[in-house]
Amino acid sequence: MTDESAGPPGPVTVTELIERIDAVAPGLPKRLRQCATFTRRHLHLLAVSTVADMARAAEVAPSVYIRFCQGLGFSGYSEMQALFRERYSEFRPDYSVRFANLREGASPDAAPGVDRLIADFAESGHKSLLRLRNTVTSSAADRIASDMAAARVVHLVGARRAFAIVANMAYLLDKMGVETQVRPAAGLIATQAALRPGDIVFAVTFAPFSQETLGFAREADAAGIVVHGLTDDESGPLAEVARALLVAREDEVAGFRAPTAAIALSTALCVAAGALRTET
Amino acid sequence: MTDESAGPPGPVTVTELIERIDAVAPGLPKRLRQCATFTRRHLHLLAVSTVADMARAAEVAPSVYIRFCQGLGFSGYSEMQALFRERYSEFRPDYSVRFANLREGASPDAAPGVDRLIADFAESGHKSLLRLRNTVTSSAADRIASDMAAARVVHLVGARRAFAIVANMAYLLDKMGVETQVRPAAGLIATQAALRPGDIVFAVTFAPFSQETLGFAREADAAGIVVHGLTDDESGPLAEVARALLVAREDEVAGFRAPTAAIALSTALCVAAGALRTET
DNA sequence: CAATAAATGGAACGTATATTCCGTTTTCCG
DNA sequence: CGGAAAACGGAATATACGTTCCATTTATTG
Repeated sequence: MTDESAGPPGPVTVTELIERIDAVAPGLPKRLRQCATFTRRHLHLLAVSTVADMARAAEVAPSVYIRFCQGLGFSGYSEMQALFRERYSEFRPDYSVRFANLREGASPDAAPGVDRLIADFAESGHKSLLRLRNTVTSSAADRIASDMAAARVVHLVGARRAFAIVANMAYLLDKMGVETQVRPAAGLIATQAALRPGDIVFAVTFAPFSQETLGFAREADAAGIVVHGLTDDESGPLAEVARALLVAREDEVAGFRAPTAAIALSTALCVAAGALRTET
Repeated sequence: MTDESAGPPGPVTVTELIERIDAVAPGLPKRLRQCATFTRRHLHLLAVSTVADMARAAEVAPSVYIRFCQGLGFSGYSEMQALFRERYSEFRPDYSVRFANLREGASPDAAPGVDRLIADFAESGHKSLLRLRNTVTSSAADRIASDMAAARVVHLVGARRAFAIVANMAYLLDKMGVETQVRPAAGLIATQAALRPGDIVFAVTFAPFSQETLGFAREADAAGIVVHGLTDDESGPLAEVARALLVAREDEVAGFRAPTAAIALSTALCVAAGALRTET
């Protein structure tokens, strides 16, 4: 017979590959099963790793990993890896055409090009992150992190666009054992009574600045509570009340901004606070 | 002199690489500048492409691309590529050692180096954004955007880490005239009745996956409502219910992740949906 | 417990890739 | 316009990688 392969045909999609691995894994000998379980958990490494890398990571010999691939229906490691490299860069065959489209700007068809928008926001994110290093003063960041770590409760305030930042911080700080309270956009004054000595306020607001957030910060400041903040304009209204102020300016795409730099910065801040707290 | 290299030292982070390219590009001859502009636009291909691929895509000879790498301070293409492959292959440390990792690289004094953490998260953000362009399938993004634009109400579900993403989307979609409802983490079943024909559900969940979010998505799917989603594992449980699935995998810093790529992706998606809605 | 089959890991092999070399072309100054 | 320096691209070379082979070890069965 011309097709001597007794084994089943090789998977042509990632979904098929996963199903195949799950199907054969239980009946596999020790080393081969190591390949299966590790590969299943680290599928994303396939595109960028050599067979030696994968084998070492799965704690098997390279030849064993090759046999694992072959047992799945591939001719070897390279063929299996190709499955992932294709998927990672879909336009590989159309390089020149695609590149021309990029140069020209808008794509020829009427579609608004979600693809291109994603690329634009990714590029915009790069720029925002690059600028982040220039706008942040490390002394302010240090002070905020240590105050957060020492605080009884960290009160987080932010509305509209800033609310996502605050939500992310609340999640992180909570996981790290720092007690937080997220102040809702409405009814701020009513909850003012909950502020007590030892608490701090972290206010987040971007232009155009939220009056509710600023109002809460001012009242807290007047009550003697330490207020820190994050904004996108170092000379904005938040600078007047915040003792330490972080600045994250976002690049924009056609007038829209993703809070990329702010998310990165605030995450770093929370991790730093968590590290300080567990340290002492 | 022992160190004969007149050129500057090679970049050791993606951030430095981007800055270096932008700095030298203007003064470069024709072919080398082609390398610069193409590389700058398609950084994400570096991890999965050979030098021949990159050269062909940039429409230069392989040797020219090598010289481009060397002009940047690398010994060759492989060294530059390693910059992008390194971080991918790191394993996830256990929770207990994450903070220990942080202190290890910190400055000698007791301070945990918030400054350094910010730089690390910025670098991590770059890598997440680079990978974003490899993991997103444009057909899925197109479909989600058009479904969102056409939907009566977009129901957003996300808990914990995913909640910040959902909050950002709610703000954006709302601003663009797309009606949204954010489903709270608790009491999901009670609100199930609010789902009506013409609505769609957008579910966001990252590993370890939220049972509440998955449960809501499953119920909506069973009720015949279109469910789309965003996650960080294309083979995760959300893949079973979502008709179109977006994937944003985040790079990590000592075990901690900022939702940088997810924020950029979801923002692009919302802007696309808004553009579609106002267009018609 | 012995005999047989399967599995394993290291070493050898062939191929594909990155890198260097050098003749040719283009660009830059005088 | 002419000479020198830089840049370019294709061919040659070195290296790294995937793959196969085979001796040894481990599991299986009568």
